[in-house]
Amino acid sequence: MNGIEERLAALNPHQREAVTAPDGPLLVTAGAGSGKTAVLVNRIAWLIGVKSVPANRIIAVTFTNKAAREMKRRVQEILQGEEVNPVVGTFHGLCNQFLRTRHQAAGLDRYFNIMDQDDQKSLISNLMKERNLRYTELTPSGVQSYINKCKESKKRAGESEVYNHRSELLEHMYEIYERECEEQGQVDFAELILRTVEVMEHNAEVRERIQQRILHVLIDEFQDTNELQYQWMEFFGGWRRNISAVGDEDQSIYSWRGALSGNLKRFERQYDDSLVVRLEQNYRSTKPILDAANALIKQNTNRFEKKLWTGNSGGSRIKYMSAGDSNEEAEFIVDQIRAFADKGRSLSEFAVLYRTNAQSRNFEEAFGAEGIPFRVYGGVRFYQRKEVKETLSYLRLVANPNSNDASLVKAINCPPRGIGEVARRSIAEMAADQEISYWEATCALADTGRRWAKVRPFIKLINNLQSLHATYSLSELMELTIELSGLREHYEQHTDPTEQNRVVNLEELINAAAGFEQSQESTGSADILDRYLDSVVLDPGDTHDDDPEEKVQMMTLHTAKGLEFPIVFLTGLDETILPHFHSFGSWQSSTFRKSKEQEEMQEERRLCYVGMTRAKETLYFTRANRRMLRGQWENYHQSRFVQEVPRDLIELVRSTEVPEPTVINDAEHVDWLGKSVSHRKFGEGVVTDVEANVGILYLTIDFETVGTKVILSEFVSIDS
DNA sequence: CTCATTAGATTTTTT
DNA sequence: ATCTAATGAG
Repeated sequence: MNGIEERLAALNPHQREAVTAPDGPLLVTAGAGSGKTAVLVNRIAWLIGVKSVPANRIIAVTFTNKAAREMKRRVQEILQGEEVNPVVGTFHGLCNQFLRTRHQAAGLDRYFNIMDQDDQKSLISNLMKERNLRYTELTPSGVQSYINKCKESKKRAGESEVYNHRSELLEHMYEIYERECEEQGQVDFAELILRTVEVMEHNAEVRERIQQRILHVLIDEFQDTNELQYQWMEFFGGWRRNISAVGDEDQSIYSWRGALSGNLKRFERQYDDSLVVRLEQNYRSTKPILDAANALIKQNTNRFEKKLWTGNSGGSRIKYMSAGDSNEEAEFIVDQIRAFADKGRSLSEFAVLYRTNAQSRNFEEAFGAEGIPFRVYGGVRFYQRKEVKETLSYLRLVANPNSNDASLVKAINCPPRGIGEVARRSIAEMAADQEISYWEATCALADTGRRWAKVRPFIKLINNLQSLHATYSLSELMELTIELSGLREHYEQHTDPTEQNRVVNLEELINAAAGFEQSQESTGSADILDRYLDSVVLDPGDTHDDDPEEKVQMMTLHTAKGLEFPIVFLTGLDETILPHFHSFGSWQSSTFRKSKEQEEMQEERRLCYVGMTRAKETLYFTRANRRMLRGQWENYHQSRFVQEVPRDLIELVRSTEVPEPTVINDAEHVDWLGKSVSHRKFGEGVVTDVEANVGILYLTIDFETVGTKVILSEFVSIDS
C-alpha cells in the first residue's frame, strides 16, 4: 500500500478536487501559501499510485531546478516503496534533454554548447567589434535583449517588422548572430525552447512519437510562462489535452523575461471545458501578515479579485524599522536575529530578502562582523568567477575542441603563454577562410614555423587531458586540468588576498565536481563531463544543496518565490529600490511611456507581495534614509508600498528621526507644471507632467538635449 | 607580448 | 566602489 489515501484525507475539498480531477484540462489558480505545489505533487502521486499511469509517461515542468528536485523528492516520499521516475524539470532542462537525444532532427551539432547570459553577451560583443558593427545606436546588451525577446515570442531573424533604422540594425545583428551560433554549435537559453518547439512543429514523426508517449503534462508557476513555453505546452500536451496548469497572476514577476500572466486566462479560454479550481485558503501566514499582503495587492488594477483567507488566528503586526542609513538597517536586523536566537530559534528560520543583489553586501558585512553564519543564494555566481570560467574553458575544449572557439580563446593564454592578440587574429582569420574551428586552425598553424612554437605545448596539453579523460573521474580530471594547465601555480604566485581566494575557489570547483559525480551515480554511463558542463550553465545553483548547517538565508525577492520562512526581513522599502525605477533619472529613456510605467509599477507591487507572503509568523519591513550607491551616499524616501498597508497592521519598532514627508498640495502641483527647470547633469528642460506619491514629487521633464526623463523634484531647480 | 596604469561604465530581477 | 576595456611603457 502507499501513502496516498492518507494524503488525500489531509487535503481540503478544493485541493482534493484538483488532485483527483479526471482526465482533461485542469486549471488551478492558487493564492500564495494555498498549497499549490502540494496539489501538483499529490496529483502526480495520485496518477501513478491510483490511476496506474507509468511514471515516465508523466512530464512536469517547474520554474527552477531546485523546485524540480523538491517535487521529485516529495512524490517519491508519498509513494513509499519502489522507485518512481516521473519526468520533472525546467523548460530549459527538459528541452536540452530533448535536443541532446534528437540533435540530428534539430539540425544541431552533436556536441552543441549552451551559452549562459554572459557568454551570449560576449559573443554579440565580439561580433559587433570584429565586423566593425559598433553602431552608436546599439549596445551589446540592447542587441541581446532584442534577440531574446524575439526568440521568446517565437520569431526568427527576418520575421519581425522593421520600422526604423534602429530596428533594421537590430534585425541585421540578429541575422549575423544566428549564423554565427549555427556555425559554432552555440545554443542560448531561449534557443533551447525555440528549437524544441520547431522540431515538434515541423517533424511529424518526432511529434507523433512524443505525443503518443506522453500521457500527462503538468506545469507549475504558469503565470510566468511566455509565448514560446505556451506553445511548448500545446505541442507536448495539447493532443491528449491532459494538461494541468497551476499559477497565480498576483505572483507574476517575470514579465521582463517575456512572461505573459495572461496565459492563465488564455488557457481557460482555449481549453473551455477545463476544470477550474481556485484555492483561496492560506495555510502559511498569520492573519495580520495576510491582511497586509491582501491590502497591498488590492492596489493593482485589472486583476481577478481573490479573497485569500486563513484559519490561523493571532500573530503580531508587521514590524517596521526606518533606519538612518543602510549600515544601521543591517545592524538592526543583526540585533533582532540575535534576540530571537537567544530564545532558541534556529538561524535557518530567518530570511533576509532584497530587491537587488547589490544590497546583499551590506548584510554580508554586518553578519560577517558579528559572526552570524549566513548563506547567500545567487549573487555573483560561483560559475561566473574568472578562474572558474578559465578552468571550464579547458574542460569544454577537452570535451569537444571543435565547437568551442570562445573557450579556446580564453584558455590559450590563461595562464599567460605569450600568445596574444596577434596570434588570436591569425587563428580567427584562418578559421574563417577555411571554414574550420579555431582548434583545427591552431593545430594547423602550430607546424608553420618558429613563430608558432609557443602554441605547441598548449596543443599537447589539451591532447594530454583528452587522453586522461578516458581513465579519470570528473573531479580527478578537473584537478589534473588545474595542475597541468598551470592555473593553480599562476594564482598561487600572487600574494594579494583576491588572487589567493581564487586558489580557494579552484579547490571549491573540484569539490563541486565531486558532488556532481555523486549525485549522478545512479544515472547511466553517458559521458558525465558533457552532463556536468550542461548543468554548470542550466543549474548553477547550490553546489552543496542540503546544507544542514544553521545559517540565515539571504536572497533576492525573485529567488524567494515558492519558499517560506518563519521570520522574514523585507529590506530596502524605499522608493527607487522597491519599487525599483530603472527609468529613473538614468541614461537612456527617450522611449519612456506612462502605460509601461504603470505595468512595471504593478509588477514591483507583486514582487513586494511575493516577499510579504513568504513569512509564516513574523514579518519585518526595513528601510534607510541614506545608502551608499556607487561610492556615493544617496538619499532615499520611504516606499509607497509601506503606505499601502493599513496603519493598524504596522508596528513601529525603532525609528531614527525621520523628517515628516512634506505634504504636497494641489497648488504645488500646478506650480511645477510647464516650468522651465535645470538639472545638474541633464541641463535645461520643461516639466510636462507631475505626479505626487507619499510626499514626493515625480516630475516628467522634456530635456533639450537628452529627451524625456522622470526626475525627483529635489534634484532640479526652477529657472528664474 | 606583458604588465601597469588609467579612463569609462555601471539597465534589477534568472533559466 | 568596483569592475572592465583601452592605452602606453618596457
